[in-house]
Amino acid sequence: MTSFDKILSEKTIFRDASVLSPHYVPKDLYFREQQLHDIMTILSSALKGQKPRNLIIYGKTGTGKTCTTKKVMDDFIQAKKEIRASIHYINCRIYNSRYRILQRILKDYVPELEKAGFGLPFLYEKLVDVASTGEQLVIILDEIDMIKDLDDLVYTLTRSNDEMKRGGVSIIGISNRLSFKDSLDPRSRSSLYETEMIFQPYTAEQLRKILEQRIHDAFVPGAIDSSAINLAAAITSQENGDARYALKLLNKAAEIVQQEKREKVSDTDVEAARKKVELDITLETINTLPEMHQLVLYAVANLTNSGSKYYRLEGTENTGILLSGEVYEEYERACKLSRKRPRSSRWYKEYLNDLEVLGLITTTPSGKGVRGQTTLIRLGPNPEQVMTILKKNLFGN
DNA sequence: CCTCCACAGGAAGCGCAGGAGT
DNA sequence: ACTCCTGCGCTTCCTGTGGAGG
Repeated sequence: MTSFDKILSEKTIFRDASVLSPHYVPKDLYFREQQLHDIMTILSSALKGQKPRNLIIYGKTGTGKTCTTKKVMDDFIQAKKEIRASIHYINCRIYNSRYRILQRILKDYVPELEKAGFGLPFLYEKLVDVASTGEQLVIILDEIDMIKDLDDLVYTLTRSNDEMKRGGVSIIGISNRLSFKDSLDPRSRSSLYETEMIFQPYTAEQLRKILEQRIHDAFVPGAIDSSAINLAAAITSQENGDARYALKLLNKAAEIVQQEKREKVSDTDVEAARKKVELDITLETINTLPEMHQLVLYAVANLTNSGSKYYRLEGTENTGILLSGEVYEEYERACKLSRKRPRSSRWYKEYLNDLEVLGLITTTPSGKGVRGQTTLIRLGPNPEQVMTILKKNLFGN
């Protein structure tokens, strides 16, 4: 028996782990039937050769926005048959400018576009050409708020509609920031917001149903205790109702069980998975932090271990609370150690702000008990874990 | 009560990179 | 291909502020 055989013959509680992936589109989409139907109603005019209304979809992460639109896309492609209509999905995190988006859409029609070097006017003309053959183009802009020149893009696209005799271009925008509407030019806002749709976060009960559905396909029967499902749903709905988070929790819990060669995922595994997921997230944020932020965080962690020189609560040895000034000095030392020029204290304050926004530290204004007006700093995560990863990143050991 | 401490945080400006316009 | 412009990361300078200390 080879090692591979051994691994492959090992008992597993997974049946198909890909079902748990955030990109997986299930056959039945629970609790989004209404939205699915509404979007299809809007798009159905494209199948009749008329331009559909533009649409904006809102909702926090993991509320099924992308999933629902992907589903609509599949059905649309099925239904269109010989009708001149097409649907284009674009992830605006990658294609984040008017130029790139136009290029992306048009390269399906004009192969030469693969080679760069065409001006915007050329792209625009091509777009009008394509649509003027009578084609209805539906463009899905996922994470639409990432587009740098959205006003210009909307203007270009709506304008092109006027120039075509037949055919048309319509937009489905997906965003998770409600506030992004305000940053739009009033003119493009009114044309973009012909229809608005909001995806509410899932409730605990809904999450439970969704999890059950996925579990059925992802695991062997009976692998997940119902108390585990309930807990995962409860934790998630309390946090933010992000279905992806719930799936991640279950996945992680199952991995733990698998590693320990057990056969059933219980609620304690979910609890452990939650801690692990949280740690993963903080370590990931620390790893992607710019160098100077890491140095500041290192200073905070290092001082947290040794204790503040100046700030003590009565009767305690080490409160984990630090003063802004001493952290800055420690930060300067850390910079020296890694042969980097320390930034000014003014900018160091901005670093502290950033770290707080990321939840890595908490700051409070110093009240009484401290001379002068300063900031008290406390490290969020466990200092040892932070030190380990930062030492590796900053000093290579 | 006044003064000083130890900062907070706004304003102005600088050098640079990358993108837009020509 | 070239310049021009803009945004970013940052420094320098400055005024403001709540409590400690005398």
